[in-house]
Amino acid sequence: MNNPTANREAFYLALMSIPAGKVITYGQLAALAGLPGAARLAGTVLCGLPEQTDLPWHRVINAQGKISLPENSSAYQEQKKRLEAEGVTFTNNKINLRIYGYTTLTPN
DNA sequence: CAGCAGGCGGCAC
DNA sequence: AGTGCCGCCTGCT
Repeated sequence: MNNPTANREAFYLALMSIPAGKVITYGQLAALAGLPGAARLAGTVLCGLPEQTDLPWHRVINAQGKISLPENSSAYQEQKKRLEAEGVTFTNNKINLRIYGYTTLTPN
């Protein structure tokens, strides 16, 4: 299925399935959305999200456990702020995926 | 620790 | 309708 709208919806759904206090990488999110390997797609989709969205886009980080956005960006600070509000701690501006990483595993 | 190449979709020409 | 370029990435060198 190469429907862009459907793909976006898939990302939204995958995003909604992430519990508060947990984070997920772009690659995992893409895999959840049914597009394994399309990590960049996740970034593109999140970039197109409206500011008033209810989706927890801030729970999406890169595989390095860091926010992929530039620190001087308002979105970066917003994301970090929200994550901290959910109980996610930053170690050297990095999130410990070993702890807060959302174990997607097999949705079965 | 930093840099380069690879793979997947979306959007522009 | 087809081709090409770019991106909030990832993994390896």
